[in-house]
Amino acid sequence: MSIAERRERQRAERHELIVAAACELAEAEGWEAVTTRRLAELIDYSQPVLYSHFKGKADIMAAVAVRGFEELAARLRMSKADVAGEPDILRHVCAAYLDFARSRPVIYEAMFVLPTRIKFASEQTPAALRAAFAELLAALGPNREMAEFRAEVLWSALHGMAVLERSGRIPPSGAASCLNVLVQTFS
Amino acid sequence: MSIAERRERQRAERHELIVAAACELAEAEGWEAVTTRRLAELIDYSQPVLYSHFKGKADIMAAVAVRGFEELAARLRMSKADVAGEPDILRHVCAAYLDFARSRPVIYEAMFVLPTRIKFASEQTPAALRAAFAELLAALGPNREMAEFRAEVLWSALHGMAVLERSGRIPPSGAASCLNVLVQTFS
DNA sequence: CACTTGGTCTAGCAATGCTAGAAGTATTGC
DNA sequence: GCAATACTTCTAGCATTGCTAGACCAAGTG
Repeated sequence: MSIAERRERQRAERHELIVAAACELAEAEGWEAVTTRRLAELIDYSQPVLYSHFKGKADIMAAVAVRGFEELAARLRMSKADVAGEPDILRHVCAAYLDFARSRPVIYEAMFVLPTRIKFASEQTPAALRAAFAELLAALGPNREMAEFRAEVLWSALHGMAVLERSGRIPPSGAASCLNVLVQTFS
Repeated sequence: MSIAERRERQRAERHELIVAAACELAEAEGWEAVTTRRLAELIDYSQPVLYSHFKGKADIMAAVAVRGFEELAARLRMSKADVAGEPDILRHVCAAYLDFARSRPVIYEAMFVLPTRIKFASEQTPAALRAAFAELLAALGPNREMAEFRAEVLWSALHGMAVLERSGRIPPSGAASCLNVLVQTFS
């Protein structure tokens, strides 16, 4: 059994390696530079090994996206740690969301913009995605009335802001004011 | 001169034809079905004529997007016509925005999601895009305080809602409630 | 040491966006 | 009317993409 285990472990390591390489390459040169050939070259294997791990390129990108959801959820969770006062929690969580979108633009792209077709409202929804949503829900305070929908709309607004900011529609100088308006609006 | 004019007119017509064909094909089979070959076949010309009108495929998609902005602006303008009472204006404009995103999903995709790289915050910003923004601004009422930013955030929220709704994150049954929350939040 | 099993690579397919140079067609000057 | 010119359009093909079949090879087994 030990030999099968070792193989399994090596496979898992290579799986990691592929996702990490895709992540790195995308962050360095954008998603259009992420081709199966370059990816294979980066991990020192030939193309077909990629397809023994993933169904296709979209599958690899989805894996990167899931990792992104994990990091987002973690960041949102952390952002509450610094703050004690309740009204400031929302602001910090929102700021953390936008910071994530700013600091990991290409991963954010993989998570939401690109047609990776991650299932959102199904049992297959990644746990990390649910966790991130739960953080937003919690940040809205103890008022349970329509809480789910308010969280949806909050997420919508955050996502929209992130996209518009990235495309230059919201200038850097205005981002803070936008955040103010957003937080005030949802308090 | 008349002959040059005729040529110019014919070119303009063919320009129209290309954009219309791209629009139709995208709506029928999605953007990944829009290839230069199929487009050429649809307009009964060979591929290179496309490149005598547009710099490339992205340019064609950008043209479709601009057309989309025009329709969106028109719809937002129209949505106010039915309503007299002021508080209801915001609701109708928001509903019109979401209706547009629902009824023209692939054009909406070209407008915001796909990497068409339309300039947002520059002089080259399409007039139609400015017009659409102006409609949102007006719908927020006469309160001029931070009006621009509030309009940005509103657009952000609407865009986010449209995307999340499309990806299934917001079920059809919940869309109305979301809209309610949104309108109430921004009143 | 043969031999089976399973992983890896070489080579190539079909489709893509895009382009150079040939071929054709309308317009103009004589 | 006819050759020369200017402009348009097409044929053919390049480089690159995602993906795969079948050859190759090495590790593990009797």
